[in-house]
Amino acid sequence: MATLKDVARESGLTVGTVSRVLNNRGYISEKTRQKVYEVMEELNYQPNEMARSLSKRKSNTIGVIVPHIVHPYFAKMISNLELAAYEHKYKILLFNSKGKEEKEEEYIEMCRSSRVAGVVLCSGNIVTEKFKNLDCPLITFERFIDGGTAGILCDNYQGGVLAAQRLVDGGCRHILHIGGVNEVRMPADDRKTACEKVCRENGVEFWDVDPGQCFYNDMNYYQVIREALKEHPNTDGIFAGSDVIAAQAIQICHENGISVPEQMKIVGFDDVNIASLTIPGITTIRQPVKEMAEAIIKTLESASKGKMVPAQTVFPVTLVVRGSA
Amino acid sequence: MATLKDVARESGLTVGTVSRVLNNRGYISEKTRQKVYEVMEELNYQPNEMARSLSKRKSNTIGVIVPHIVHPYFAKMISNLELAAYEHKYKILLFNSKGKEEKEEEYIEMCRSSRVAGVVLCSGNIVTEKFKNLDCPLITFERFIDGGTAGILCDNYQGGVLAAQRLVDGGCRHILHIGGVNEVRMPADDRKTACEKVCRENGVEFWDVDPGQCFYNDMNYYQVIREALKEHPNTDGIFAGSDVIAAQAIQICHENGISVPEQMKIVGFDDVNIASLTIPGITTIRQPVKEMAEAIIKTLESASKGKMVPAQTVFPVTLVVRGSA
DNA sequence: TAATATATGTCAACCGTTTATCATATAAAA
DNA sequence: TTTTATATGATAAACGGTTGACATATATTA
Repeated sequence: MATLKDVARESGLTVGTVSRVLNNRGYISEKTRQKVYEVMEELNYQPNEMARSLSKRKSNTIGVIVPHIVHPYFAKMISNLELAAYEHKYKILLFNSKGKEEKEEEYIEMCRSSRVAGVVLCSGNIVTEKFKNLDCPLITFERFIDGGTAGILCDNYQGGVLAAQRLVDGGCRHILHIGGVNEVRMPADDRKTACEKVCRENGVEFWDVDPGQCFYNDMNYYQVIREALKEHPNTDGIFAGSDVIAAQAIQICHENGISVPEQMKIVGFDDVNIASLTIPGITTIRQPVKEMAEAIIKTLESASKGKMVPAQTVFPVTLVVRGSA
Repeated sequence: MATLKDVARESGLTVGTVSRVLNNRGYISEKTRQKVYEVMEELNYQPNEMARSLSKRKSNTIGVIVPHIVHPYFAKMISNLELAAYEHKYKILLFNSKGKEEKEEEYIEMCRSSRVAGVVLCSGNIVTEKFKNLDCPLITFERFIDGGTAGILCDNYQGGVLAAQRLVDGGCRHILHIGGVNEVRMPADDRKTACEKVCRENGVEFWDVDPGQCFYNDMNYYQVIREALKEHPNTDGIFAGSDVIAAQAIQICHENGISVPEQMKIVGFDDVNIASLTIPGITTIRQPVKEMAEAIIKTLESASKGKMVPAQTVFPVTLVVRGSA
């Protein structure tokens, strides 16, 4: 493959001059610039990013580590991250940690090795020390990381309030909350707190179930939902931790002859594609994923330039009404 | 960040020796090896991949260019590609072309710039020349690329046969095929061909509709499906180009008071998560995505080592029966 | 005319590795 | 004892760029 030297030789210029053209440095005449571009085209030259990054001591690559790729929320986030990254001239290195601490650590090390400009992480674990010597910004979303540079999340508490309010307003008296995640303390816990509070204030019964490893277990929540409904048979409202859970809850209601939303109201979370593919559609709490993704990339870029960035950025959520509640 | 030199100095060895340890070259005593590992740990050393790749003139990065990330089929493929890549010590650079030719070309150039070990592409376009000077293997899946090194796909024809057979066996007499893609000639066309043939052989009426830009238009096929059903009101069997289309078809049947599968049988394609989230579940043609992803990475690796690889690898599909047909 | 802005050249160090060559020293095998 | 295998050092070029210092030449402006 052609190198800078080849371009220089072919255009009768020096590497210095060609490099100047490439990096818009110093004085360059329009004629020379044209000539260089011409030769580059002719030789099908593409600058070697490795050499460039090595020399400049910084890459334009961002490491994205998520616990799940297929899950529609993460797929949506990844898609928006890719777009935002593209607009900021970054490339995305994608890693699937499956929520395993070892893989997370390994991927963090791979990011270090690749000298990424920053890491975007949604971690299932809180291994603060491991991130201490990550010499680039670490932006997290929807999870807490003590050692992180900044965190972007949605207003989970408000989401819980909106969901609970919707259920209560619809007449529910026995609400079941099915969390979407199963680990230690994380932002999503606020949804439960909020939901519980609204229930209490309205004299509505509140239950909570922990779906355990369902998230990683191929997103199979059926068993958990069935058991929860068996244990709390008078449930008339479900606040699901994700639209996937909500979809499965709708199925289970259907198989049990419980009509949604008449006998059972269901509110999901995220507002991903699947929310509009079920019958009835899922009334859900919408996360502004696009805006969050943009904030993540912008924060990362600012931080990588040494600028001060807010430790936390919280985005508002909205209730999207469909048929399920 | 610590460099090889730092490790060498700190361990009282030379860079040559340390490099030998790192790359398992030449003679190294166990004692020295331990010492080096120890110091690396101590200094939190991670080899600079850019320098490494530059020196070795090859990277361990693979560029993956897809037209859609959120679409469950691609999300599934990306997830499996990431896993297979990981197992082969590769990293994934992810790009979303949105099916736009300009973006595809730009991403290809970015891959060249990054000196990727290979490119995995699902292209909406057939711009042969653009790939001519891509000096690394180009593996495509589910699309034709003349200039490509190799193509991995599923047996679309067989899929069409299985789907049509299922519908015909179920008693359908008027079958509608809704393609999942809208571009020029591509492998998925074989599904239609096969379906049409089976219909003809069984004296069953066959129609076909082209969903146009629905795929990129947020996967919104509703309008197309509604119009198709209006135009062909006696349709009693639908062969959808993807499970997403099938899910939407189920919704439309529901809103029109057409019961599935009693009055309308629907067969999808892909067998992604959503196929089991609808009511009824989607009877579909399963693509062995995991195996295909592994084949893609293996083929890429072989090709990058200069080995001869099959120009095409076709994977068998299977019928997965759920409730919709 | 002198000063300055513009445009390019020359040269070399540097980024952090890999790898090859040659030298040297010790330990094990012939 | 000589040969050979093992283990490391010293040195330097190469990978493909970036960047800075300095020189030089022309064009423009004061």
